[in-house]
Amino acid sequence: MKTRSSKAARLEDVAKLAKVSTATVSRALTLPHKVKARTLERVQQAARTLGYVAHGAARALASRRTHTIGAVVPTLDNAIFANTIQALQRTLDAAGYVLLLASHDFDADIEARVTRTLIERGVDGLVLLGTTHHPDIYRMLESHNLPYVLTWAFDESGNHPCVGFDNRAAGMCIANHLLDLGHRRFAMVSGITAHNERAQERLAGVREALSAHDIALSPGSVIEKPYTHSGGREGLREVLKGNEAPTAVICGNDVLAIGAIAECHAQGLKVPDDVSITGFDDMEMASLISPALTTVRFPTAEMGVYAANHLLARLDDRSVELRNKLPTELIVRASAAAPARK
Amino acid sequence: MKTRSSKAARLEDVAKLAKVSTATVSRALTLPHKVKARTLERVQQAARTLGYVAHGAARALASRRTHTIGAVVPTLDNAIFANTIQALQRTLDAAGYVLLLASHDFDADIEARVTRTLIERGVDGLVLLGTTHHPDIYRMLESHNLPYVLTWAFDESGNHPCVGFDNRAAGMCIANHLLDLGHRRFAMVSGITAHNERAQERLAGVREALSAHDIALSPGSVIEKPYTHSGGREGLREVLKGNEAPTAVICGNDVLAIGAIAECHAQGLKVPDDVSITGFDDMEMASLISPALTTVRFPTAEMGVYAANHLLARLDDRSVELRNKLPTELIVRASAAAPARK
DNA sequence: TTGTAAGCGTTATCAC
DNA sequence: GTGATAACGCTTACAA
Repeated sequence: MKTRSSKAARLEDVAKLAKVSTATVSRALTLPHKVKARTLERVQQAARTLGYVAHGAARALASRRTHTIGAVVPTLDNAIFANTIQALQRTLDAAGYVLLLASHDFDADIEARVTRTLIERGVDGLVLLGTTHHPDIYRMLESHNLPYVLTWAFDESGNHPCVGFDNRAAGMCIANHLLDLGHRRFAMVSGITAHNERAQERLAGVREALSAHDIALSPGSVIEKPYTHSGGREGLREVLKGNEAPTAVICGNDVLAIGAIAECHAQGLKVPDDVSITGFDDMEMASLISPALTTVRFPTAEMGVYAANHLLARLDDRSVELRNKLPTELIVRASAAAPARK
Repeated sequence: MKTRSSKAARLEDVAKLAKVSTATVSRALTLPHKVKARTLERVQQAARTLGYVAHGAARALASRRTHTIGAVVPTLDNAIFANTIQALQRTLDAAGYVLLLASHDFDADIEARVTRTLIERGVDGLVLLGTTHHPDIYRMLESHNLPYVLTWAFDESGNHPCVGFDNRAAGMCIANHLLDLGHRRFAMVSGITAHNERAQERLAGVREALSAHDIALSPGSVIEKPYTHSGGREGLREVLKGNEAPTAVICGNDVLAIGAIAECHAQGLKVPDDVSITGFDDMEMASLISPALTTVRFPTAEMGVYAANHLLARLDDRSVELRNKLPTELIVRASAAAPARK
């Protein structure tokens, strides 16, 4: 019972069994309404008995369509982009498309390489993350005339179709909230800003809001850490080292915030009474874990749906909006007024 | 500057420019050592100036290889499988392969459909999650003679190549740990067991260990919830409703455990003094968040590497191990002896 | 409504 | 080492 490698059935085999031409089989399978009901049935029957599965490469070569969308993300190590990818995949699947996924660990060269690989694989469209990309990438997109959309990005220049949030505004929002509560001594446990414009923008937004109140973040009060719990713990420890302890610590995202809170507990600091911890809720989990955590929420899943629909619309030659700024939301879970001391 | 759609260059164009045949270009690009150094250079130069990118479908059609691996997971909504997928993708990328990803939301029919789609797209190999699959899936795998590997699964029968852990043993392990501490009144907040053998096995393992001590989980003390924080909160609430409150609650995974702990806090219950919470650390985060949480750790990333290498080896016609049971580890963070009362 | 046949852009098998 | 040329399995005018 082992040697049953009777070669996968081809269109021709189905045609023979159904006693029609290959053209008819092809039509029956892709445009069922274009063939007579009786022949359609014969073809379907034949396909079923042979266990026929179309050969995608041949189909793609002939039709110049792969029904495949590529997505390139920095990482999947954590759940940050998982929501978006999941929503993307679902929406594409419903439209008969398939997702080709690649990641690059925040390395611009790797990103260019894997993107090229996806294009080579013939993706009909491409989802990229952020606006900052290797020039080769934009060059390839143009020369192949490939539909694409940038996610987790809002391109100010208006040159690229994109869907995302305004991370800078989110940063300002959270800083202003803390300023309103009376805080004046700030620190930030930021994500690694290198090749990550989202982290950069959040930090920039915080700085901008603070500087409007003549407050500057000293070098020692901005610590960059990877988006991990231990990053958050270490970050908080380092931020507290300075001679003037901050009353408010802004964390680059929720994973960092959770780590920071854990470290506070470990050090016997009460949150938010001794120190206020806030963050950006990439993973939509911070708020559930710590009811004391005020965050900015990003509609990450909606973004995946938008991105998919944008691409699908362009593949159908429907005209579509090129820019979508999704709304973010400040979720105030607990207010900690700045301590009166000093 | 807008109309530059000068059609992507083909192999023939490169050949013309380099004044060689298409055959030579093909060789130069895929088997560089098979052509003279001088021609190689001419070809590469020509390819570069034309911005040549190979046509994957044509290549696949001719070579019967797509250099693509498919993976079908239940969901990406949470980070549970993200580690594995990330490790898988990295390992494949290093070997020149690309990842085609699909999810099915724990629906067996959808799973069969998307798997079929991946096969149709010509994947060279397939990564499936778990052992329980639609018969059509196994049928297609066989008729296409397609290399595959089951992950997050350990197939007792030995019929399928697989890499995973023994979830039942993990369940027994955690239950025995609690029994050792003197607990006698148990409850479990399990994941949804339908079409999820991992959740089933964990529950079964717990039941088995308990029954060895003549303890049975009453219907009301096993609550199934989706792997979300709110699932954990609700689960704990329901589990406490019974007339005899449990001293130990075992959670189906870390997300549930975190939710359960949050609910304990909300209800003023101290963990682990009033009630002991334990779980399975799918996402490797529980322990960091709550130092009071004893868990079983699964090497999820290693699993992705194993799965990828297994497939790669088979594609190279190297013989490989078919079964890998990865070690799990009980991480005891805090011990809560069962309360003496009653 | 169905059939015929010409591609689609590579790779692979031969000769040379 | 290199060049013709026949596949590869399907779609799609165009004809019938």
